[in-house]
Amino acid sequence: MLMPMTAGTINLADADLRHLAALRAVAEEGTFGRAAARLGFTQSAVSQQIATLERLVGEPLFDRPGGPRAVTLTAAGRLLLPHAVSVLERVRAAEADLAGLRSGQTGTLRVGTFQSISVRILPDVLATLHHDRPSVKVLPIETDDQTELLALLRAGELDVSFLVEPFDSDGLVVRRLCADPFVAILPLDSPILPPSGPVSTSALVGRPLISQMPNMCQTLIEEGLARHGRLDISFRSNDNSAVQAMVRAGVGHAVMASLAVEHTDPGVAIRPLDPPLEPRVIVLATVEGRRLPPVFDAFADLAARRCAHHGATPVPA
Amino acid sequence: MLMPMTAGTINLADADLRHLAALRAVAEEGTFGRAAARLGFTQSAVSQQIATLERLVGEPLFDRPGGPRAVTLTAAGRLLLPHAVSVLERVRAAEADLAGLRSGQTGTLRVGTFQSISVRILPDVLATLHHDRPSVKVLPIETDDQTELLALLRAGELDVSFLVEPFDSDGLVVRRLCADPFVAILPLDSPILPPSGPVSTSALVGRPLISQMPNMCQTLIEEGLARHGRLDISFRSNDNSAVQAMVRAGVGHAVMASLAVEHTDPGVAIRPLDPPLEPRVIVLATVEGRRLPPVFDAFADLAARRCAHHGATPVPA
DNA sequence: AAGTGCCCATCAGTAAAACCGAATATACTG
DNA sequence: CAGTATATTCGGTTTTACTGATGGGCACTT
Repeated sequence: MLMPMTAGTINLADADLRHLAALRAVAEEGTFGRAAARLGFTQSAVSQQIATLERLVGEPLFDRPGGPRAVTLTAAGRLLLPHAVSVLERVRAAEADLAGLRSGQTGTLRVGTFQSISVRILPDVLATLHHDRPSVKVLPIETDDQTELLALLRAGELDVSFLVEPFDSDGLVVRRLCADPFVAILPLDSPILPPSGPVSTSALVGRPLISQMPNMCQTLIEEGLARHGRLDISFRSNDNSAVQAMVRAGVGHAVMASLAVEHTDPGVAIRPLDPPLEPRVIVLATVEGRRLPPVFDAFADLAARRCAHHGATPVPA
Repeated sequence: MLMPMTAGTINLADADLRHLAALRAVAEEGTFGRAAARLGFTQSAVSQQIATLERLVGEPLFDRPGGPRAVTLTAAGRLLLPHAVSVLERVRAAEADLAGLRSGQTGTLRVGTFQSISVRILPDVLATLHHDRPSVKVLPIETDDQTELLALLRAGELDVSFLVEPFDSDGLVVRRLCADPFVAILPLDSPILPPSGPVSTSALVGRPLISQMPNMCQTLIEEGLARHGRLDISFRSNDNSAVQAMVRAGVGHAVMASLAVEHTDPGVAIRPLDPPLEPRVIVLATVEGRRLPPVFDAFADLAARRCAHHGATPVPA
């Protein structure tokens, strides 16, 4: 039907990357034929690609002098060319990025975490990962509110999260990492500290306890201890090392997850409980069916190994 | 037939800008349906666009949780998105540039020029043009070798060139600007300088003359003068003002195109010749059939007016 | 002046792709 | 269990893209 072509509207958004590649090839080669050879098309195809692009732009991009002379860019062509080249380069960059991601050599893993993991587990995992795959990024998101971690995970803001059982695992894939026992932290001069071996759980209850703000773990601890008597919480802090410092200062006793404890602290005694509390089970959870960056497997393996090394008992399947 | 989809080769180069637009729209809207509404497609179309893009990339770009929940980007999608946005923005920029070019408000005009034009005509033209259309650029390419200007013009390196007739105008569109008369430049104490009025051409010939290196204009002058006797060229310089300075210093007489002369110089006398030489005709030439930036018309008009203002006689059609 | 080589545009036919509309599947909600 | 909101799939139509062949323009050669 051949519209009158009033140098009409510009409609570049409907273009195809191949059209831009044709523009570049023709501009660089000087003839449609050589451009076609370079692109692996027939000359006819390239002619039509350029024609399409010119229709989208609304005016000629090349002057065709006719005969065996090379075509030259019009002003519009000269204007468009650098944009086209930039776009094509950007697409190449995207392809390279995707290839890197696919090979697991690059990519970002968004990990939900909480205090004890951030302090005892992650640094080591991250260091190893960074050593093995320098362009992989891990983005830890830390909060002690486990419901928030779950929400972020389900909303797709996290790829994976460390969690403590129990929680609603519906629609999640859960990998158990370790059972992390609860241990007693005592001042060195505590009257209930035996020369060696475990501390009596019932002796501990009734004494002033240093605890944390209620969260997942804290609930487990306090419910466990409450079976041995009424609790006397003398102080609460949300920082693990602060709790430990309180004990060191003799403010009271504490019960903490082993992974949360700084075991090298010489100012406190760290003992198992007798009878022990049910240990907390630390897991790695992902959303079922969700596509994960290839780094994930390496990350999960490292995390599991690191948990085991930390002396926490492995968990029964 | 559903290929096994081995997360195969990446083939983004075959993508379409609409696919990238769909990626962005879905990522921003959270659902295929709203993205479709925004893009003016059916939901089905967007679904297929994304599917195509995923086939090109070789893996899913979105996690579809199913049900009324929003889709989320996979790692690959998150990686690709910024590239896609950048590409789309770049295309928008190209469209804006093209629109500006079309309206004549922007663009670059590559102009071939030579000394007298560069000095007497272009500054004024460029100033006016810059005042009227600030984003228009004029790129002057200056050489006194007219054959080079012609070659550049025909090769598409120039959009337009000032030229002096005669030249091979085959395949060119020529617009005559003015007839620029040749005038005599004399020392104030020259014995052949009449109290007023023109200088005798034959009196001039035989006296020492200051001339320029042979070029188009110089050929015209010397051929014209040679009809009145044998020439005595005492000095050659390629710089117009240098020639004028020589005359001022009394080294000799000169004949120059009026446009090349600095008329405000009080140290020399500037007179017509009697009989006059055939004036040189200054023209603006473009390549026939070549697409020109819209600024061209304004530029040509300004140049013509400027030539007329300069006192050069207009040329017969 | 005719011949040759290189060049682009166009055409016809075919293959592919995009798109729409309708039907289907899935998951949450009341 | 129906109802809503979502994405996918399917069939059919329209659009687009490509190939191979044809034609015409221009320059250079003979």
